[in-house]
Amino acid sequence: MTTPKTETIAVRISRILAERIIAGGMQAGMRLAQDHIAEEFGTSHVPVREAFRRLEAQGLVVSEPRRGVRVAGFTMAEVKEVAEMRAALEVLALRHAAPHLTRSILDQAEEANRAGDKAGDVQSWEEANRAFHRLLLAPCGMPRLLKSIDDLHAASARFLFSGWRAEWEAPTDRDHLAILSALRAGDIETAAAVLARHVQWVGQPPRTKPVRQPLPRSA
Amino acid sequence: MTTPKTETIAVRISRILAERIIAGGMQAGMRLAQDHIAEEFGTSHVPVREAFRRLEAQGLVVSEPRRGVRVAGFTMAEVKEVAEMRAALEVLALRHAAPHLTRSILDQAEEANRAGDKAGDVQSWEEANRAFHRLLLAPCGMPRLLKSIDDLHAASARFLFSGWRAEWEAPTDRDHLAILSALRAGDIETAAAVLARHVQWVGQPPRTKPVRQPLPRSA
DNA sequence: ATAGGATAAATTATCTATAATTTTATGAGG
DNA sequence: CCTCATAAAATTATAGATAATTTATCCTAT
Repeated sequence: MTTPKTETIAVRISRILAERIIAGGMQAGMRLAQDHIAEEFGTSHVPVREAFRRLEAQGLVVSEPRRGVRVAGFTMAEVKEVAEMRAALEVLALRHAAPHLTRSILDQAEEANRAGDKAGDVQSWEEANRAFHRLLLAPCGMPRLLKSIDDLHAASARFLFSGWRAEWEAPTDRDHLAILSALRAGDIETAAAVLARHVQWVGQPPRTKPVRQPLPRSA
Repeated sequence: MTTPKTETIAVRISRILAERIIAGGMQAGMRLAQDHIAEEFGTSHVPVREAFRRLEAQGLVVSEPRRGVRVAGFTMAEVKEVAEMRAALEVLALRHAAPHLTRSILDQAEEANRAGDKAGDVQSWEEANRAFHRLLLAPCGMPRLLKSIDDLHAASARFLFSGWRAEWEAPTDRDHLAILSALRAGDIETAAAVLARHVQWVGQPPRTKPVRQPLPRSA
């Protein structure tokens, strides 16, 4: 993992805290005391405050003036909201990306899917899953949209980790394959529809019992 | 205009700069020097930096580590991107809001539309237009989605102001009325379709000549 | 027991100073 | 003229101090 040489302290703190929050190392509602974080990182509290502003922008923390910062909570409603937003935005991105998807990109995406299948833990799996989505969507060339999707994806990962930590399994990802097939066949509508359904799966209660049909297992 | 008593300096600076950027008082690409802004507001530069982080989150400025902050530019591609994202997200919000739209809300929205018709300048008009959209979408009860839409709306307002400043006219807003009619008739699909088309209008080149059919005039 | 007020402690927000980095200006050489 | 090196100036990022606000604790009265 290479850290850009120009990374400021504030950016570094923000990155590390984001990772920690997403991985579940910080409980929803937990207070983030700027002085304590500063002490942990061996810095002044001022870049910590700047890091907080960044985390807030990502939706990972909530703050009130003069009352501090807490790790953002999530309710089932929020999980569902994020899923819905992802479905809307990822479909939009896919539609714009589709004309630019090369065989090479699709092959890489397939490779990422394979990596997800082989993943030994939920973090590796999520990483492969994110790579898959990014590979397919990045060619849309819409930076603001991609940034929004990234933030939503981080939120999803957080939900996923918190819901799946105890019941992790590494399944074959049928939806990913279906999306790839459709894209290879030039059938963007099908790809978009499968993607939307697949992404919205994360809005399902995390502990839903498997139903009789194969549930999509990645978001 | 009441300013919350608890508004911090950083929030205030952020708000004022955002308003200034949106209104076109700061050109795209313009450098925002933290010390100069601090001097203008009579504060230290530290809350200015925090304000910058907030503005960045809103997409109104861009920053590079150690190289400062500039007012975000916009290309036609970005204008179009914002329009597309708005269409996707506002339609999503409207679908979720629709079951909660009361007659009172629809009446207020109609009143906002009327205010827009009477607006004497583009700022008043945009304010009424924003109120219209907010009234219809807020009942979706999805805070993250509404925040995203707000940021996109601010970006749209900025584009609008920069494109319309010299050719402002106060037209009747047929799309707003069509949306209201459809909603009153319980026809959510039509409302959503009109909304999407209407919102995407902002992706049109701002100086497009009026065509033979009435162009939607609000976004 | 509870409620209210006072005080202390903790925390947040901003200020000032300093260090680090980038940008600009200047001069020398080809 | 251009290029390069150096110095100076400007700017950004952070540290440590200070001021303001909130929270916690203690005491008194009912």
